[in-house]
Amino acid sequence: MSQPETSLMNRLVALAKRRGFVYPASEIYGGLNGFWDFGPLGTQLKNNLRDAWWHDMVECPPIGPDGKPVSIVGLDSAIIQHPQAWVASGHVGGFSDPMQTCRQCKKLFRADHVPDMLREADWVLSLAEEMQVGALDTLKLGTFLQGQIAFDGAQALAWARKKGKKLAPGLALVRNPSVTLSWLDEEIRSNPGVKIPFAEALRFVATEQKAQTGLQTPCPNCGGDLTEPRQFNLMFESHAGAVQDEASKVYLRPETAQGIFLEYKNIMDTTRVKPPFGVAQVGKSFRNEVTPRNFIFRTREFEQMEMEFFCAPEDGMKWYEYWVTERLRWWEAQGVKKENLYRNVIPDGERAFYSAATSDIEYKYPFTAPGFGELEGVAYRTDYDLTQHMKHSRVNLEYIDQEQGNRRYVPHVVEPASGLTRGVLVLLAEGYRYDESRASPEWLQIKPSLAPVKLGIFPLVNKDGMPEVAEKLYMDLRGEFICQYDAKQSIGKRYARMDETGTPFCATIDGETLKDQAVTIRDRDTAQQERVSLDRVKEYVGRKLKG
RNA sequence: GCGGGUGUAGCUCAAUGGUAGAGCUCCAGCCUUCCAAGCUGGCUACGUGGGUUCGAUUCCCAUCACCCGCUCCA
Repeated sequence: MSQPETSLMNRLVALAKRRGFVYPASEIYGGLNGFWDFGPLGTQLKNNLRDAWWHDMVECPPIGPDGKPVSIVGLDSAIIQHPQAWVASGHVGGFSDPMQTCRQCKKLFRADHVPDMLREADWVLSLAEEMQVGALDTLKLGTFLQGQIAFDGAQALAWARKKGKKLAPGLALVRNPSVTLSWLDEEIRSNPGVKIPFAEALRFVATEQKAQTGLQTPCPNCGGDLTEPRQFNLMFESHAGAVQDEASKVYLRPETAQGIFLEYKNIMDTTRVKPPFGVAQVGKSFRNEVTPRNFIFRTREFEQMEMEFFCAPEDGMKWYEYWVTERLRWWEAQGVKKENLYRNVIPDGERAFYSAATSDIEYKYPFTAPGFGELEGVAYRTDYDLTQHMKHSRVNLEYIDQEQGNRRYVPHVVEPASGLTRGVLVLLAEGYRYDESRASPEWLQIKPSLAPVKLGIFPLVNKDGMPEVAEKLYMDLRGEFICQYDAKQSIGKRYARMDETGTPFCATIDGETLKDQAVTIRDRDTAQQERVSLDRVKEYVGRKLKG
C-alpha cells in the first residue's frame, strides 16, 4: 500500500501530538532539549504498560525453571540518595566520561575508547600493512596477533630509520619518531629480542609524546590532533537544603537500580524473602545525555522498569538465560511482533566492566530500521553492586543460607532493565498503521488491554431517543473501563477519531436498539460489527480486553 | 559537542521588504440511520532575541528547538 511522503517518525510525532500522546516539553517557551511531556492519552498508555509490567513482575510473577512462581517484591525508592551511593556504584567516577574531539575531522570520541579504536583504525592498519610489505624482503616486520599488531623492536627500529619516519604500529613513530625511537632503543637494549605489543607502544606514546612535545593523542579517524579530554558528567546535580555548597551536593539518580541495592538489607530483614528472589521498581531516572535524539527514544528524563534478581553465585548464568527468554516473551505478549525484536548478545569487551554477560533486547525502531535499537538490557551484574556497597558503607550484605549449613555468600544479580519511555515509543511505532482503503488511513493497533481508551459509545444520530440510551450505557460502563461518549459529527468521523487513538471497540446505539435492546460493537482492527445486547456489553468488552 | 538540514494555524503546506492564505483538524449550530458526507459560523501562526531598513515573516547575526550523520546511551 502506498505511504505518505513524510517519514514514519515524522508521522508518529505528528500523530502523538495531534491526539495528545506526547508533546514537546515547555513548548510555549520554545521547548527544552531532551524533555517531553506525556499528554492525556500518552499518560494513560504509559501507565497501562507500566501496570502490565508490574502485574507480571510483582503481582503475578512468571513461573520459574523449577515450575514454581518466582518470588519478586516491589519497591519505590527515593530519586535522590546519599551521594556516597553513586561513588560506590561507580557513577561518580565512571559515569562522567571524558570525551575528546578531533580538531580536523570534528568527530567525538570517548577518551577511554580511543586506544582500542586506534588499534583498528583504517589509517593505522594501512600503515601497518605498508610496513609489513616493506619488511618482507629484509626486515620481517609486523605480525598481527589477535587483532593487535606486535613487532620486533630491533627490526622495527632499523626499518623505521631506513624509511626515515613512517612506521605505523608505532603510530607513535609516525607522529613523533624521535620520542618513540629513543624509547625503543631503551627497551631493546635492556631486553634484546623483545616483542612490543602495539597497545603498549601506544600507551607509552600517548603519555610520553604529550609530555615531551605537547602533541595530543591522534584521532582514530583521520590521525589529526584530539582535544584534551573533557569531562561530561552524565549525572544531574542538585543540592539538598538551602545552602548550595559542595557538602550539600546530591545527584538525581541515573538509574533506579541502585535504590534496590541500598534497600536490599531492609528488604531481606523485613519481608522474609530469600534468594532466589527479585525486587522490582518503576520510576524516573535522569541523565545528561550528550545528544538527546529520536523523539522519546533518548531523553534526559526518562522512566525505567527495573528488576534486580538476587541468586546464589553458581545460579547466575541460569537465571540470566531465564530472564532474557522471559523478557523477550513478555514484549511479544504486549503485541510486539517477534521479527521486530532482537536479542543482541553483547560481546566481551563491549560490556560494562562489572557484567559477566549482557543481552540487549532490541526493537526495530523506524529510525534504526532495518537495524535495531535498545529497548531493554538484561545484565548479569555478578556481585559487583552489593560488594561495592559493602565496601563503601561497611555494612555486611552477605546472605547466610541456613539450609546449606550457614553458607555465606554475596548474592549475584541478574538485572532486566527496561525503558518504560521507550516502551511507549515501541507501542506507538508497532501499532501504527497506514491503510488508504480505510476511511481513517492512519490508525493505531494497540493491544486492547494497553489501549488508553477501551470503548467509544455513540448514538448513531443525535435524536429519536438514541442519545439517552447511549448516555445510560456510558454511565453504566464508565466505572468498568475507560469509555468515551461522543455524539458529535458523523458516525464515520467518530470511528476514525477512535481509530487514531487506538480505541479497540465502539458501541453504537441505532434505531433498532430501542426495539431489540442491542447495540453494534465495532472492532477497530477489522471494522466488523457484532450485535450485542445492552446488558451484555460489559461482559463482551471485558472478555475481549483479557484476550 | 561537531557537521548538514528545517522552523508560517493543532496537522500538512503556500505567498510576500508594506504585518499572511488554503486543505484537513478542532469548536458552535443545523443536518445526518454505520465508516473522516453537507451547510453556516468561529478559534488559532510567521520559534526567540538583536541588527539593517521609513517599514522585516521575508535580508543579516545570534540563540532555541526538531530532523539526519558522527558520538553516546535505558
